[in-house]
Amino acid sequence: MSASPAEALSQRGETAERILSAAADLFATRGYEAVSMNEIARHAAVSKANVFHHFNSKHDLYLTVVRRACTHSRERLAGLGSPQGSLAERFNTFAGGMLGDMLDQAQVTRIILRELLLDGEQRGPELAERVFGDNFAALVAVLREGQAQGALRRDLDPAMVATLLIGANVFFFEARDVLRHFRDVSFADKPESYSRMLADILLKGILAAPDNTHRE
Amino acid sequence: MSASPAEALSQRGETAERILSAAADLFATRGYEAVSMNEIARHAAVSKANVFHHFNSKHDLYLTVVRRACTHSRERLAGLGSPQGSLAERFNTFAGGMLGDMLDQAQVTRIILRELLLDGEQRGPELAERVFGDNFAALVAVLREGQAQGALRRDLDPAMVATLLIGANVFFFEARDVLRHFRDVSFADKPESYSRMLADILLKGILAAPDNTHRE
DNA sequence: ATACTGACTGACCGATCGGTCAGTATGCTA
DNA sequence: TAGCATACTGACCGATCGGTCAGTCAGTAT
Repeated sequence: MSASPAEALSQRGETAERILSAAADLFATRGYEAVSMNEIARHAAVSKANVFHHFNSKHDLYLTVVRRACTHSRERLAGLGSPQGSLAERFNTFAGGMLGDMLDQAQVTRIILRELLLDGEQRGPELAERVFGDNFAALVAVLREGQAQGALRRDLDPAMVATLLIGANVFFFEARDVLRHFRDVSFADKPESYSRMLADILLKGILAAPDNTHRE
Repeated sequence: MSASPAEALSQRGETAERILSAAADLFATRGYEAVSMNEIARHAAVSKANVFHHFNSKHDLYLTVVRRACTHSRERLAGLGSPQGSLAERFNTFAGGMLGDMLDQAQVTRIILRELLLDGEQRGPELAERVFGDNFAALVAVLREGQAQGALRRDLDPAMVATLLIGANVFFFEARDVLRHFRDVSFADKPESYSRMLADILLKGILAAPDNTHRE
């Protein structure tokens, strides 16, 4: 089934795009090894040989998919550094925004997490640096500034707080399907509720404060 | 290379044990699809046909590995319900103990997490119920009791606190290799330090408390 | 017309996959 | 001694894997 002459002329790379999209779908849900080039070709409605015409190898195709997901993820994360409002508000906004983005772009998120958390263990440094490094550092900087201004406790590690915030979001994304089956859990399908409680707990802690009855 | 007569008599199932061990190693580090039966047989120093003599199929072998990991994990988790000390102490102990166990039995942990977080998405309920359900519920019960006794804030969801605690440990386990490459992170190789800071933040929060200069 | 290019295909390749099978060695039971 | 079960092996199976190749077709520039 060849494209019409008009298509062949105007839409450059449209086929490659379809292949990339199909590959991203399959890799995200089932991982690298479990997906075959035959399957990708079938999903993209092209011949397998055509896939190899556009990409040198399966690994090359996978790398292209991951690279695209990385740039996509970077662009989204970069928009979260809104420098306005109180620190508590910014904290809240960041947590909720990050989780919302992850859920909206679940496919991309899944690819990134897969690559980051359980694959080669060798590309860790490179990927971490390129995709998350800057944003992690930015979040740490915001927290440090909060410490300098006296809004945050000075006796804690800002990197630890950032890790806790990001980790809570990542874990929610990963474990939703499991959490949904726990009787006590009511927030598995309410990410905004999760984010609100997350920020609340991280900011104020869980201990009862007998002399602190006021609420901010 | 057959075993000596004495071995064949005395050590029942020793070969099957070696196969299970090799399979657990490989499945834990590379996942189901990326590991071949040839490879498992080679690691266990037996013929591939012998692997099929002891296990009906690759999937059967995998299920056996997962099942063992589950019972192992259950037994370990069950030991964490020490009902003594203040709530803060118990909280601290539970967090640190759980993380220490996960790291000590990294292979088992990796298999469980792999199965729970990113595989079938269908076995979620079953596995969650059998492996983590009781312990999650127990942790929630402890937190609820803390609320009833006035030690914990009453305006928060105990399941959320439990999720946060477990999620923080899981994320640390998963993301250590990445965290290690962040300049600001100093705790990637200090799980006890991580646990201490985790409990501290969850208990007291990160906001500065101007009227709360006392430290517990 | 000619020559050339890139997109695309079906047929094919060697390797490896999960799995089977006939056959051997060993020990237990009668 | 015969008979039987279990442990184990090498050789083999069809299917599928990632990847190649010769060739077709459309468009374009000369």
